Amino acid sequence: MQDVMDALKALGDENRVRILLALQDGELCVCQIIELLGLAASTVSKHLSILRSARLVESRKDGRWMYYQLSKKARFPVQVQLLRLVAKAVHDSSQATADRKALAKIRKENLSELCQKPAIRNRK
Amino acid sequence: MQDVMDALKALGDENRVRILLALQDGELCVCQIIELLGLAASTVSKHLSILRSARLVESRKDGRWMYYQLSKKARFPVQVQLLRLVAKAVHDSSQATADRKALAKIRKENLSELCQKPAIRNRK
DNA sequence: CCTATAGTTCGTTAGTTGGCGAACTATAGG
DNA sequence: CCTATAGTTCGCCAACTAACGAACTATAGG
Repeated sequence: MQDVMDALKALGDENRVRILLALQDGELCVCQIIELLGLAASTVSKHLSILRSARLVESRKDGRWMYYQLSKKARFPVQVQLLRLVAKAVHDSSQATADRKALAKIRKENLSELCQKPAIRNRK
Repeated sequence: MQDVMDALKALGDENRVRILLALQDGELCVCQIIELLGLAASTVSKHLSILRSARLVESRKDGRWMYYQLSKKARFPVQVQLLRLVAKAVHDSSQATADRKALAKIRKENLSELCQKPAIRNRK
């Protein structure tokens, strides 16, 4: 029961659901997620670690960048099914629609440039 | 999106999930739920109101007793599907199994006697 | 009516959560 | 090596939550 509860608690935050929806079209670098949500890097990192311990996402490191993706289908069936259901249910909401639009733009941008956006990391 | 988030937040508490599982075999009086969870009446009442505003349960009053049941199938599809998925996923957990056993006993007891159990309402 | 009682609401408290910035870790690239 | 930078961890704070008991509401039954 605990593993299911972990997944449900992880899904109980709107920003985490938004991250999961964003990952549906493929993996994302942390800085892309930061840009999408408009939150501090530390906050996003925390959300991602919660999603990971709930086995909803997996990560891989590539040099300086950290990529996150949805958990591979076969391994954690409950988590995958939960996400599928939620994704379908919120698909037409204004938030989800706006995020899809913003994300399309973000995916086209150059990663190094995106990461260096001053808005993202609180640099002077 | 908000309605889905409400349901997910409601499902993020183990005691509320236990209530929903208990209701799968039919409606229950509040005092039966109190007995099952072993929590204060006010706490259980709060959980039930959260489940109700998330449209996961419905209630009906019968004299002095208040009965709760799962939301009728057709009306709130996401909520119903979520619950079905969760129920299946936790079905064999020790908590769910123990609850089913305890509930079978509770359902057999006399309602008036059950409600008056000293353990349940904090009476001297 | 009056009392007992089923359940809800209210007020309080302890613990949790989400957010931030600062400090830290690790890698890329001069 | 040294510096810049992507991401995580840490420490803090405000807001929220689950729990309780007390007070309240409403109904059953004398």
